[in-house]
Amino acid sequence: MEKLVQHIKSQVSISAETMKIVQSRFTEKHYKKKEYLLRFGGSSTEVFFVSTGCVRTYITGFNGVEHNVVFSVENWWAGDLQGFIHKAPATYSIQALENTTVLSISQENWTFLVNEFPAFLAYSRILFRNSVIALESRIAQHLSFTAKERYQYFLNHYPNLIQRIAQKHIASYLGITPEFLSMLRNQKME
Amino acid sequence: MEKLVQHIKSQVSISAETMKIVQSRFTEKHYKKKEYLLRFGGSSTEVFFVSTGCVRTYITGFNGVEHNVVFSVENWWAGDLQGFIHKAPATYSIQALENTTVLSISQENWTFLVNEFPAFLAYSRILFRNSVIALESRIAQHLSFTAKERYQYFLNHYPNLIQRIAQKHIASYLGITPEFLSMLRNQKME
DNA sequence: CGAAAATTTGACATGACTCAACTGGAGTGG
DNA sequence: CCACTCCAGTTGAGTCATGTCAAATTTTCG
Repeated sequence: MEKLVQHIKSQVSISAETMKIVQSRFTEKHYKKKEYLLRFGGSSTEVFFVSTGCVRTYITGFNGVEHNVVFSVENWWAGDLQGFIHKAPATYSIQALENTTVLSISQENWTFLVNEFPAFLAYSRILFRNSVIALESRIAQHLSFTAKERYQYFLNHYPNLIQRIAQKHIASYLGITPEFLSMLRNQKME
Repeated sequence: MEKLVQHIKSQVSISAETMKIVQSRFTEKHYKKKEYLLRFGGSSTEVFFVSTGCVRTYITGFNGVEHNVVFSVENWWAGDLQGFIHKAPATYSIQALENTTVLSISQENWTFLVNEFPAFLAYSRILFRNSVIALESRIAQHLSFTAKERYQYFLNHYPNLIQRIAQKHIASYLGITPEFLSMLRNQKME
């Protein structure tokens, strides 16, 4: 719980009492590597703050190929927003890539906190805002970079993830096949 | 101004007085087709609500090729968030694709409204939240669809934009060359 | 240790790009 | 209102980036 508290405090100013109530609305959950936090088509009734470990959010193409859309490690969030907000079946699946501890919050509690506490409203706004910036930049990359450039960008910006995440998942995140990523890695760097 | 008022009202409940103050912080501006609202490297001191017309937000690759990241038509927003929030030089350029009327708001005024009025805070949160959903889905598309599938998706979801926006700009948004888009269009639909 | 999964390697296929030439419309100036 | 230019769109030939498939090799983990 401490990590969440710190994360919120780092973004907004919030009273101790409010923070206490906020905390009370989260539940700690544990997932083993490869377990699912959410499955495509299931109901997306909670979102997750990752305390330790790592999860991937992915879609499954019609040919059955999986495409990683987001990796969430410690101090970041994971969830199927689309389904969560519109109470619609999940479009994404979320799976633990390591043994992972999350703080889970239900839709009702989330809505409650957002409505009752401006500090929490502000916090969630900042989360979304940061996501928008990151996602726009990711799209810009996909439009303007080649596969190799995207890989090098990833290397430079997330060197820690390279260590932790299987190559096939990174390939999927970059939008290329594992075979092609393998080939890129073994090319001389120019 | 009326469109902005309606848009805000459609998303959050807000008092008439607050709305009046909100309105007072916006300035109407007019741009002719091809004029720039913001240029790469310039200072991103305002964001724009599009009342009429259409603008594109794009990046310029090192080879000089432009890549459209967002189209904003009536009742939607445009702006370089990255630069706006971090007071950094603009990463994107924003250009009118038609004669366009926008309501512009400065960083100071935006911050003021967000800090003083929870209703405006809530409104801006919803804007970001919707953007996150749309952007994630766009990334998912880029990962799992071929160029042709992306084009057909665009056709189905934004038939009105097809009418208004030059093909070369749509090609750029889809991440393909104008020549290739032209070829796709002339293929038999399967 | 042994089975299953991840990564590598290579031959071949193809989607998408480049470049260059051509066509046709939209805007402009005389 | 015509003639002209210029830009958007098309077409086609040749090429390159990336994907597919299949087999070999390495790593992971029970």
